[in-house]
Amino acid sequence: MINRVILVGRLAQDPELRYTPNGVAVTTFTLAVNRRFTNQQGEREADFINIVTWRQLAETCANYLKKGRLVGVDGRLQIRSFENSEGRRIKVAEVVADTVQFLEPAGGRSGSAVEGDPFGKSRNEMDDPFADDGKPIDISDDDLPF
Amino acid sequence: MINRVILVGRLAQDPELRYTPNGVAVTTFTLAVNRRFTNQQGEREADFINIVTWRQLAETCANYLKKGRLVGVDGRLQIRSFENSEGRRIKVAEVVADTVQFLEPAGGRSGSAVEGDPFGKSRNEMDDPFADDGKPIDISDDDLPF
Amino acid sequence: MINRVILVGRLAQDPELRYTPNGVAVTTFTLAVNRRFTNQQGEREADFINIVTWRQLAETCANYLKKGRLVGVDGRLQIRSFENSEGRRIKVAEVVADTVQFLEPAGGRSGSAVEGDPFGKSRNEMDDPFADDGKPIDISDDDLPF
Amino acid sequence: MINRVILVGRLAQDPELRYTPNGVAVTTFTLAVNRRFTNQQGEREADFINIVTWRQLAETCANYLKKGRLVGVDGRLQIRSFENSEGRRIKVAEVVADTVQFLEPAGGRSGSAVEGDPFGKSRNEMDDPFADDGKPIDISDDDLPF
DNA sequence: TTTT
DNA sequence: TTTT
Repeated sequence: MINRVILVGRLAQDPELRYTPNGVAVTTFTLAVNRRFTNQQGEREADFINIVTWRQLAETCANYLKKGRLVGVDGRLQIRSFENSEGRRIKVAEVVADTVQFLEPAGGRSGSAVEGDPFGKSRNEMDDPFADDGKPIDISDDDLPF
Repeated sequence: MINRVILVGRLAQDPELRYTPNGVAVTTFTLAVNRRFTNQQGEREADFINIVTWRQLAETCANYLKKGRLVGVDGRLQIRSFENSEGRRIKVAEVVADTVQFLEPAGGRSGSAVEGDPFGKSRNEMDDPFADDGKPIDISDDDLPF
Repeated sequence: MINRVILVGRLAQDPELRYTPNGVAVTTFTLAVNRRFTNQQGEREADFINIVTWRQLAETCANYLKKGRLVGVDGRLQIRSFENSEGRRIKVAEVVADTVQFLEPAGGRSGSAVEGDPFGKSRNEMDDPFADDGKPIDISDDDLPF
Repeated sequence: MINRVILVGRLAQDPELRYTPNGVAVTTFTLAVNRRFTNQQGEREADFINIVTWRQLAETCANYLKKGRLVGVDGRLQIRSFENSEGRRIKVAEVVADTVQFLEPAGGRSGSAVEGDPFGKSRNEMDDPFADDGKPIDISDDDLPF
């Protein structure tokens, strides 16, 4: 059935890479997506949405994404249900990403770079999924889930 | 920021209509959305996703939707956080619908069947948002959230 | 980059199956998607949107879809540019489907079946992508485009 | 019926603002959306997609967007049919935007850089929809179409 | 006709 | 050119 989620937001923390017992890479991160409308107190709240990526996409996200980075996510909404340590049935919603689009060059808009360069000249070009001209690329997961 | 969710699935139970202290209608229901892939046991699982509708859309959903009915939902993903009766911080994901499309005429898949009909039975033909020719209509919420 | 289109509508005509010189199946059809709002004349217009499916998905669509059938489409928007027989540069928009969800059992809602069965008992169960219980299934194209 | 398009891409030229006879603002621009896959020649092609915005959203897009700027668009796909000057029936596809998200601060990716800055230059800081911290904002059109 |  |  149709189940499609598209989000643009910023990583709320650094991504976390883990491996399943079979050695499959899984990277998770939380995306902060600002709401369009302000609440009664006039504040703009955000939704903090769990994102899950698998395999090659997981590796790339773990390698190049950082807290604060702006990304687009195209995936599907999944409700995972498990038992916590106290034996309670817990349900978590997460978006399993098919594609993650990096919307900012590594180093970020303000970056850690010296001399006012907003895009971090000091980044490692070899490892960076952004080309020299800093244009965003897409990475994608066409693998079957397991 | 971009936050868009599109789902097609079946109501897992009848919708529930409530009113806020200010008298605003809210209807909630759970949508069962079958996954595309089967799990390791070869079963096709479903995600049970909470849907929230407001105002006029809430009234219409409460009036015309029933357990088992097939609908399309276009909305945004929201993570609501609250404290439960035990003082625990609970987070629930829900899709706040902008549009709900009825994909089956009232009376359901089994049409005008008499017994064992999971839908219909007591519906009021006069109030039915489906025209005589049974074509699906859209209902929508253009109201600002509050 | 993110490019995602989700539609629900009815086939405006029967689908057309063709093969590329390399023998790859391509099925095209036009989807009539009714607009939410009526125009100044109070009529509800529709957008007639070209859909393209490839390979296995193309075969299945050609085999089971018919004019009038309700489907959901999840894909990407593509602008194809070509020269027509008069040497004019023509641009056509089409949605390349990743997934097509059949929202009605074969035979259609009113079907050709006798005795008020809205779902066409006379259909060929072997060939029908719908299970006995008439529940819609998804078909999908995970192949790389060529 | 469900008709939803979500795109992220760059403006192929500066936006164009016009007014209907009734004085309603309409801004159009072409979005270049790079495809995920390269063609047989190994080149990454792009789809050039027409975007239409109305009213307040039109004004804001005309004021703050420029050729080359990265934006997200959330809207619906529309096929408009008209007769050209030669009396031919022409069909154009366009995405009518509900929301446009600016994904780069005015001044562009090169920030406050002096020379060779492809963006910014003459922008008016007072009018800029980006806050001091350069975080993207959403603008939206909740008006009924006419 | 086109963006990076 | 079109669906219900």
